[in-house]
Amino acid sequence: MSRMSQSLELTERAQHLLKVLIERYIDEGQPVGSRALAREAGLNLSPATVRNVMADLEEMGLVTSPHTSAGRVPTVKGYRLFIDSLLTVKPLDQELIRRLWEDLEDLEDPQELLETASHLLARITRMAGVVTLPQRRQIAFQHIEFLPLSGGRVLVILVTDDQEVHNRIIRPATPLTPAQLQQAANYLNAHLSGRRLTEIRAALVNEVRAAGRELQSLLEMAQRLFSSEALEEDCLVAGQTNLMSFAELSDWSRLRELFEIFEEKRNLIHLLDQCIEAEGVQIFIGEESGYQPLEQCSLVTRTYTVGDRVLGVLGVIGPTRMHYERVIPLVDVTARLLSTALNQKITSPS
Amino acid sequence: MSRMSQSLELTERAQHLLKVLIERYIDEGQPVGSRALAREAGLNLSPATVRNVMADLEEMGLVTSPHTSAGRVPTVKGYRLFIDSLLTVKPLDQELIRRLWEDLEDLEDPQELLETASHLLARITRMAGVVTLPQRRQIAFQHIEFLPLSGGRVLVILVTDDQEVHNRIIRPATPLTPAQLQQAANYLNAHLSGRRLTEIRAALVNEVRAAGRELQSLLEMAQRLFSSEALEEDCLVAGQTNLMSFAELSDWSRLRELFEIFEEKRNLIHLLDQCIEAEGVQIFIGEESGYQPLEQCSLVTRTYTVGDRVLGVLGVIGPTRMHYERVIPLVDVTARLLSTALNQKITSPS
DNA sequence: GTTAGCACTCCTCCTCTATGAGTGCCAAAA
DNA sequence: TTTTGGCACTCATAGAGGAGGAGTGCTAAC
Repeated sequence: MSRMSQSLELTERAQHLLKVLIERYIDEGQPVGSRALAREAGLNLSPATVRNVMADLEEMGLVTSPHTSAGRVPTVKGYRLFIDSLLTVKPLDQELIRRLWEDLEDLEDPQELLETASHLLARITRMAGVVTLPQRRQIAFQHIEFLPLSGGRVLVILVTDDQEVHNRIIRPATPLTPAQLQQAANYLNAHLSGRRLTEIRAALVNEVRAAGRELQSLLEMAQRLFSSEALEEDCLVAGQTNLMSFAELSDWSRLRELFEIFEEKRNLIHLLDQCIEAEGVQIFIGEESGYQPLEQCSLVTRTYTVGDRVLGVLGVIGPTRMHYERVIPLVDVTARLLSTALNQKITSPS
Repeated sequence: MSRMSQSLELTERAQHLLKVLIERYIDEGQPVGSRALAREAGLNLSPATVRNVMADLEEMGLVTSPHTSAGRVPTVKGYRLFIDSLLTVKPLDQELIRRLWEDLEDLEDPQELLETASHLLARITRMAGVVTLPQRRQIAFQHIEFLPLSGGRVLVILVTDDQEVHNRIIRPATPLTPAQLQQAANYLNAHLSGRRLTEIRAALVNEVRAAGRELQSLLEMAQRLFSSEALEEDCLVAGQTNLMSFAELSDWSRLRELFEIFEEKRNLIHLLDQCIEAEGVQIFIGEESGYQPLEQCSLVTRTYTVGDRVLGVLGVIGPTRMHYERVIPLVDVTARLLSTALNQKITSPS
């Protein structure tokens, strides 16, 4: 009974029809009518029967029609069901995996590694690739070096245990001799190595009090160095222009809003930060992200790690109407490969 | 006689009318008709007279009409004449200059300085701001430092005399002790300080031959470090999305091409590099740039310097229909302020 | 040299209509 | 009870036709 399916369960048939509908919609981008669906579904049903099912699906909020005499289009809820329980994920081509690995394995610089990863995602999906830089609060201090510059300024070189290098120029209140700088570096390297940046920030407050006169000024400097502002989150975006080819984003003001979140990255970073908790591949469909400019977009992400620590997130942004069955495994594999590559850098033989 | 003006010279009146026409077109974005122009010009001319002049201007290629019954629109040649000899540049508001300087003076990091400059240009003009990073071939080696990392890898920190810091991780063929690294750094600092990076690249070839065994491997490394690939040109772009508001760029595919040159920066860098030769403010109008995606855009640039060396270029990209009388002085002043700020970093009291 | 007049062009906007895709509902068939 | 064919209905889309208007070039008069 068609009324029955409205309550809780979807019949096998309704599920199958929904699946075929969404697959076709993803392919064509046009609302799918009952005639076409009946033909495509391979169930030997008449369009009229399909229409009945569609009415049920619509009542459950899984599909809508843009207007009375158009076919049906999946809703966010429909996509959700599709992805969670109907999707047949295509395993990634081995050849493609090999090529991905080739592009990543030789890169020494972690920054370059992240850049390449986002570009690969963008190029393969023809959508936008995103990667967050390693979360500062996750990474640990490894080594610091002070280099005196002209004008009493000091170049601070901070190496963190994800093998990233951070530079910062500071100007201490009172000038310091090279010897003092060396002493300070030794001190910090001895005392802080291996500890998280966030811990250090807290610890430094006490150190400043305890330290001798000449170190005082330098420690205050270091404090500023570890302040949250100096170690801001950031992310990389590649292939934004790919998104201009999609008809569903061709609304003028929408597209502008979308590109603004790529330029003013704050919101994007915040959104990606939310994905860092998830295990496996995380998907936000349309409005699920909570960001109005991404209403028409989906975000597919996965975390990347070093050892057992989650460093950041990588993923793809594209129209809700994307080939999830391809994108999901691609994001999955790329994140794994990136993790492997990063691990290699850090644990490679001495 | 109107036929006369066709040959070489433009009458006073024709020049004035062209000026008013372009000013009005820049303001309104609509083709300017003879009636409106006659009113606006303040010369007590009838529309018919204006039409005669317009016909002359059209014959000289300074204006065109999109179709028979539209008004006139300036051509590139028209803009050129306008900018070169008709434009009355508005001097920049002192208050604005003060605010610009406030935003720039406190920044320690040159990179940050450049970023801020491009953002300021974008925000004030509501168009796109661009800055090239300092030209590698212009900057000189100041200091190098080697930091041993795990896995036999070495972090190279290269400070150049524009106070930029470049990091690079390399993996020498044979492992090196910290002492050897220190020795190598001393050697390089003693021998190469103050010399241009391009010179160094050449010089290193000989050094490698002359050097002792243990240095050999490190010098080869350094050679790779100074290779052109490692010191690639780059540029920063800000406010690209501002360009989406302009009606004349609202052609779908055009806009996409435009954004592609911002993403794949190579062409943009190449174009900006051409501006580095020019003294004062350099302007490319529409097709003058030679880049098809910039057909509808103008580029206003000026070099920035440290001492007497030209380091790079900064500027604004927007529709040809832009308020040159404001943009030109803004670019001019911003480039000067940026130069001053950079100079301060380098020559400030020790 | 300048101007008024006039015919002409051509873009823009509006309305109207035909077309067709797709629907919901109902009654008959399975 | 489920499925199906039939039918009236809705509504987006495209195209034709026409009115309106802005602006032009040309010519003849000032």
